[in-house]
Amino acid sequence: MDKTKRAKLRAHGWTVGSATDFLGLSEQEAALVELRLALSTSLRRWRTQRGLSQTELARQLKSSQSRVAKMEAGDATVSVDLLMRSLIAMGATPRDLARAISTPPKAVAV
Amino acid sequence: MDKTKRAKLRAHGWTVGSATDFLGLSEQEAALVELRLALSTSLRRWRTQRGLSQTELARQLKSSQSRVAKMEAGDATVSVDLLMRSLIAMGATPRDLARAISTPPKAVAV
DNA sequence: TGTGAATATGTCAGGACGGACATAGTATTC
DNA sequence: GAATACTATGTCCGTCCTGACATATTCACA
Repeated sequence: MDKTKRAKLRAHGWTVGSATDFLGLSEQEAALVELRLALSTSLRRWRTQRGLSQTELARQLKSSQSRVAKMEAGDATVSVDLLMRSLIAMGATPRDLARAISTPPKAVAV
Repeated sequence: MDKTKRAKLRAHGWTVGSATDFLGLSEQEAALVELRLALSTSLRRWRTQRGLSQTELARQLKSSQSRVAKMEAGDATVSVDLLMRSLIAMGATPRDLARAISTPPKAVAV
Protein backbone atom coordinates (compact mmCIF):
# COMPACT_ATOMS: atom_id res chain seq x y z
CA MET A 1 0.00 0.00 0.00
CA ASP A 2 1.34 3.39 -0.92
CA LYS A 3 1.70 6.34 1.38
CA THR A 4 -1.22 8.42 0.19
CA LYS A 5 -3.52 5.47 0.64
CA ARG A 6 -2.21 4.91 4.13
CA ALA A 7 -2.79 8.53 4.91
CA LYS A 8 -6.31 8.44 3.62
CA LEU A 9 -7.20 5.38 5.57
CA ARG A 10 -5.66 6.77 8.69
CA ALA A 11 -7.44 10.02 8.13
CA HIS A 12 -10.69 8.12 8.09
CA GLY A 13 -10.12 6.46 11.37
CA TRP A 14 -8.67 3.14 10.29
CA THR A 15 -5.81 1.63 12.10
CA VAL A 16 -3.38 1.11 9.30
CA GLY A 17 -1.33 -1.94 9.94
CA SER A 18 -4.02 -4.41 10.88
CA ALA A 19 -6.30 -6.62 8.85
CA THR A 20 -7.19 -4.06 6.25
CA ASP A 21 -3.60 -3.47 5.40
CA PHE A 22 -2.66 -7.11 5.49
CA LEU A 23 -5.41 -8.11 3.12
CA GLY A 24 -4.37 -5.39 0.74
CA LEU A 25 -7.72 -3.82 0.03
CA SER A 26 -8.18 -1.41 -2.81
CA GLU A 27 -9.41 2.12 -2.26
CA GLN A 28 -12.88 1.09 -3.27
CA GLU A 29 -13.00 -2.02 -1.16
CA ALA A 30 -11.77 0.01 1.76
CA ALA A 31 -14.51 2.54 1.14
CA LEU A 32 -17.12 -0.20 1.28
CA VAL A 33 -15.71 -1.58 4.49
CA GLU A 34 -15.65 1.88 5.94
CA LEU A 35 -19.27 2.34 4.97
CA ARG A 36 -20.37 -0.92 6.55
CA LEU A 37 -18.46 -0.22 9.68
CA ALA A 38 -19.84 3.27 10.04
CA LEU A 39 -23.38 1.99 9.66
CA SER A 40 -23.05 -1.02 11.95
CA THR A 41 -21.45 1.10 14.65
CA SER A 42 -24.16 3.64 14.22
CA LEU A 43 -26.85 0.99 14.54
CA ARG A 44 -25.46 -0.28 17.81
CA ARG A 45 -25.31 3.25 19.13
CA TRP A 46 -28.93 3.95 18.21
CA ARG A 47 -30.01 0.74 19.88
CA THR A 48 -28.08 1.05 23.12
CA GLN A 49 -29.00 4.70 23.51
CA ARG A 50 -32.59 3.54 23.68
CA GLY A 51 -31.86 0.79 26.11
CA LEU A 52 -33.06 -1.91 23.76
CA SER A 53 -31.76 -5.46 23.63
CA GLN A 54 -31.01 -7.06 20.27
CA THR A 55 -34.06 -9.24 20.73
CA GLU A 56 -36.32 -6.25 21.30
CA LEU A 57 -34.93 -4.40 18.34
CA ALA A 58 -35.29 -7.52 16.22
CA ARG A 59 -38.98 -7.67 16.98
CA GLN A 60 -39.37 -4.04 16.09
CA LEU A 61 -37.56 -4.61 12.80
CA LYS A 62 -39.44 -7.84 12.17
CA SER A 63 -36.13 -9.59 12.05
CA SER A 64 -34.27 -11.90 14.40
CA GLN A 65 -31.78 -11.45 17.21
CA SER A 66 -29.09 -13.27 15.28
CA ARG A 67 -29.43 -10.97 12.33
CA VAL A 68 -29.24 -7.90 14.51
CA ALA A 69 -26.07 -9.30 16.02
CA LYS A 70 -24.66 -9.81 12.56
CA MET A 71 -25.62 -6.33 11.51
CA GLU A 72 -23.78 -4.83 14.43
CA ALA A 73 -20.85 -7.10 13.79
CA GLY A 74 -20.58 -5.92 10.21
CA ASP A 75 -20.97 -9.51 9.08
CA ALA A 76 -20.38 -10.17 5.39
CA THR A 77 -23.83 -11.67 4.94
CA VAL A 78 -25.42 -8.36 5.86
CA SER A 79 -26.03 -5.89 3.08
CA VAL A 80 -25.62 -2.16 3.33
CA ASP A 81 -29.25 -2.11 2.34
CA LEU A 82 -30.36 -3.89 5.47
CA LEU A 83 -28.23 -1.67 7.67
CA MET A 84 -29.76 1.46 6.23
CA ARG A 85 -33.27 0.10 6.31
CA SER A 86 -32.82 -0.82 9.94
CA LEU A 87 -31.49 2.58 10.87
CA ILE A 88 -34.36 4.23 9.06
CA ALA A 89 -36.80 1.91 10.78
CA MET A 90 -35.36 3.14 14.06
CA GLY A 91 -36.19 6.66 13.07
CA ALA A 92 -32.99 7.80 11.45
CA THR A 93 -33.44 10.28 8.61
CA PRO A 94 -31.39 10.28 5.41
CA ARG A 95 -29.55 13.19 6.96
CA ASP A 96 -28.68 11.07 9.97
CA LEU A 97 -27.37 8.40 7.64
CA ALA A 98 -25.25 10.93 5.84
CA ARG A 99 -23.77 12.04 9.11
CA ALA A 100 -23.06 8.45 10.11
CA ILE A 101 -21.34 7.78 6.83
CA SER A 102 -19.19 10.85 6.76
CA THR A 103 -18.07 10.57 10.36
CA PRO A 104 -16.57 7.11 10.67
CA PRO A 105 -15.73 5.80 14.12
CA LYS A 106 -12.19 6.35 15.20
CA ALA A 107 -9.45 3.77 15.52
CA VAL A 108 -10.73 0.29 15.16
CA ALA A 109 -9.32 -2.25 17.55
CA VAL A 110 -5.96 -3.61 16.46
CA MET B 1 -48.86 11.49 1.62
CA ASP B 2 -48.55 14.83 -0.15
CA LYS B 3 -48.79 15.42 -3.85
CA THR B 4 -45.14 15.99 -4.65
CA LYS B 5 -44.21 12.75 -2.98
CA ARG B 6 -46.88 10.97 -4.98
CA ALA B 7 -45.53 12.43 -8.17
CA LYS B 8 -42.01 11.40 -7.33
CA LEU B 9 -43.03 7.86 -6.68
CA ARG B 10 -45.20 7.60 -9.73
CA ALA B 11 -42.51 9.07 -11.90
CA HIS B 12 -40.29 6.17 -10.99
CA GLY B 13 -42.67 3.35 -11.51
CA TRP B 14 -43.94 2.86 -7.99
CA THR B 15 -47.51 1.93 -7.58
CA VAL B 16 -49.19 4.82 -5.89
CA GLY B 17 -52.86 4.60 -5.23
CA SER B 18 -53.42 0.91 -4.73
CA ALA B 19 -51.89 -1.30 -2.10
CA THR B 20 -49.06 1.03 -1.21
CA ASP B 21 -51.36 3.93 -0.63
CA PHE B 22 -53.96 1.89 1.17
CA LEU B 23 -51.40 0.62 3.60
CA GLY B 24 -50.21 4.16 4.03
CA LEU B 25 -46.68 4.89 2.90
CA SER B 26 -44.93 5.70 6.13
CA GLU B 27 -42.26 8.29 6.75
CA GLN B 28 -39.74 5.52 6.77
CA GLU B 29 -40.76 4.11 3.44
CA ALA B 30 -40.64 7.61 2.05
CA ALA B 31 -37.14 8.04 3.43
CA LEU B 32 -36.04 4.93 1.59
CA VAL B 33 -37.48 6.17 -1.64
CA GLU B 34 -35.79 9.50 -1.11
CA LEU B 35 -32.52 7.73 -0.53
CA ARG B 36 -32.87 5.69 -3.67
CA LEU B 37 -33.72 8.75 -5.71
CA ALA B 38 -30.80 10.73 -4.38
CA LEU B 39 -28.40 7.95 -5.24
CA SER B 40 -29.75 7.21 -8.69
CA THR B 41 -29.70 10.86 -9.59
CA SER B 42 -26.19 11.10 -8.30
CA LEU B 43 -25.12 8.11 -10.34
CA ARG B 44 -26.38 9.61 -13.54
CA ARG B 45 -24.59 12.82 -12.79
CA TRP B 46 -21.30 11.06 -12.15
CA ARG B 47 -21.63 9.15 -15.39
CA THR B 48 -22.63 12.00 -17.68
CA GLN B 49 -19.99 14.28 -16.21
CA ARG B 50 -17.45 11.79 -17.47
CA GLY B 51 -19.01 11.50 -20.87
CA LEU B 52 -19.69 7.81 -20.50
CA SER B 53 -22.55 5.90 -22.07
CA GLN B 54 -24.51 3.45 -19.98
CA THR B 55 -22.90 0.64 -21.92
CA GLU B 56 -19.40 1.89 -21.17
CA LEU B 57 -20.16 2.33 -17.51
CA ALA B 58 -21.74 -1.11 -17.40
CA ARG B 59 -18.52 -2.65 -18.64
CA GLN B 60 -16.55 -0.77 -16.02
CA LEU B 61 -18.92 -1.97 -13.31
CA LYS B 62 -19.01 -5.49 -14.73
CA SER B 63 -22.71 -5.14 -15.10
CA SER B 64 -25.05 -4.61 -18.03
CA GLN B 65 -26.51 -1.60 -19.81
CA SER B 66 -30.01 -2.54 -18.78
CA ARG B 67 -29.08 -2.64 -15.14
CA VAL B 68 -27.37 0.73 -15.34
CA ALA B 69 -30.52 2.12 -16.92
CA LYS B 70 -32.57 0.69 -14.09
CA MET B 71 -30.20 2.07 -11.51
CA GLU B 72 -30.54 5.53 -12.92
CA ALA B 73 -34.29 5.13 -13.18
CA GLY B 74 -34.54 4.25 -9.52
CA ASP B 75 -36.18 1.00 -10.49
CA ALA B 76 -37.66 -0.99 -7.64
CA THR B 77 -35.56 -4.03 -8.53
CA VAL B 78 -32.36 -2.15 -7.80
CA SER B 79 -31.01 -2.23 -4.28
CA VAL B 80 -29.48 0.68 -2.45
CA ASP B 81 -26.53 -1.60 -2.10
CA LEU B 82 -25.92 -1.75 -5.81
CA LEU B 83 -26.29 1.99 -6.18
CA MET B 84 -23.70 2.68 -3.53
CA ARG B 85 -21.31 0.05 -4.80
CA SER B 86 -21.57 1.51 -8.26
CA LEU B 87 -20.92 5.03 -7.09
CA ILE B 88 -17.93 3.86 -5.10
CA ALA B 89 -16.67 1.92 -8.10
CA MET B 90 -16.80 5.20 -10.01
CA GLY B 91 -14.55 6.76 -7.44
CA ALA B 92 -17.04 8.29 -5.07
CA THR B 93 -15.91 8.39 -1.46
CA PRO B 94 -18.15 7.75 1.55
CA ARG B 95 -18.11 11.50 2.00
CA ASP B 96 -19.44 11.94 -1.52
CA LEU B 97 -22.19 9.47 -0.76
CA ALA B 98 -23.07 11.33 2.38
CA ARG B 99 -23.34 14.53 0.40
CA ALA B 100 -25.53 12.83 -2.20
CA ILE B 101 -27.81 11.48 0.47
CA SER B 102 -28.24 14.66 2.41
CA THR B 103 -28.78 16.76 -0.70
CA PRO B 104 -31.96 15.38 -2.23
CA PRO B 105 -32.48 16.10 -5.94
CA LYS B 106 -34.53 19.18 -6.56
CA ALA B 107 -38.18 18.51 -7.17
CA VAL B 108 -38.78 15.95 -9.85
CA ALA B 109 -40.79 17.27 -12.78
CA VAL B 110 -44.43 16.26 -12.69
C1' DT C 1 -37.91 10.50 -43.53
C1' DG C 2 -34.01 6.90 -42.34
C1' DT C 3 -30.16 5.37 -39.78
C1' DG C 4 -27.42 4.41 -35.95
C1' DA C 5 -26.35 5.36 -31.08
C1' DA C 6 -28.10 5.69 -26.67
C1' DT C 7 -31.46 4.62 -23.40
C1' DA C 8 -35.59 2.19 -21.56
C1' DT C 9 -38.37 -1.98 -20.49
C1' DG C 10 -39.44 -7.02 -19.94
C1' DT C 11 -37.97 -11.49 -18.62
C1' DC C 12 -35.39 -15.17 -16.36
C1' DA C 13 -31.80 -18.46 -14.35
C1' DG C 14 -28.52 -18.42 -10.79
C1' DG C 15 -26.58 -16.50 -6.86
C1' DA C 16 -26.78 -13.56 -2.75
C1' DC C 17 -29.42 -12.23 1.13
C1' DG C 18 -32.52 -12.53 5.22
C1' DG C 19 -35.41 -14.59 8.83
C1' DA C 20 -35.48 -18.32 11.68
C1' DC C 21 -33.68 -21.71 14.56
C1' DA C 22 -30.07 -23.97 17.26
C1' DT C 23 -26.37 -23.40 20.05
C1' DA C 24 -22.34 -21.41 22.16
C1' DG C 25 -20.22 -17.76 24.61
C1' DT C 26 -20.40 -13.85 28.11
C1' DA C 27 -21.88 -11.15 32.06
C1' DT C 28 -24.42 -10.42 36.18
C1' DT C 29 -26.64 -11.85 40.38
C1' DC C 30 -27.77 -14.88 43.80
C1' DG D 1 -22.24 -23.33 40.80
C1' DA D 2 -26.95 -22.21 39.01
C1' DA D 3 -29.98 -19.28 36.86
C1' DT D 4 -31.00 -15.53 33.99
C1' DA D 5 -30.36 -12.22 30.35
C1' DC D 6 -27.85 -10.77 26.55
C1' DT D 7 -24.91 -11.42 22.59
C1' DA D 8 -22.24 -14.17 19.08
C1' DT D 9 -21.86 -17.79 15.55
C1' DG D 10 -23.34 -21.47 12.35
C1' DT D 11 -26.64 -23.33 9.18
C1' DC D 12 -30.66 -23.73 6.14
C1' DC D 13 -34.63 -22.67 2.97
C1' DG D 14 -37.34 -19.40 0.65
C1' DT D 15 -37.14 -14.93 -1.39
C1' DC D 16 -35.15 -11.10 -3.67
C1' DC D 17 -31.48 -9.16 -6.53
C1' DT D 18 -28.51 -9.13 -10.53
C1' DG D 19 -26.34 -9.88 -14.93
C1' DA D 20 -27.56 -11.09 -19.31
C1' DC D 21 -30.25 -11.10 -23.23
C1' DA D 22 -34.06 -9.54 -26.21
C1' DT D 23 -36.63 -5.92 -27.64
C1' DA D 24 -38.69 -1.37 -27.64
C1' DT D 25 -38.26 3.50 -27.44
C1' DT D 26 -36.00 7.90 -27.78
C1' DC D 27 -32.59 10.92 -29.69
C1' DA D 28 -29.49 13.33 -33.01
C1' DC D 29 -28.48 14.38 -37.42
C1' DA D 30 -28.33 14.27 -42.31
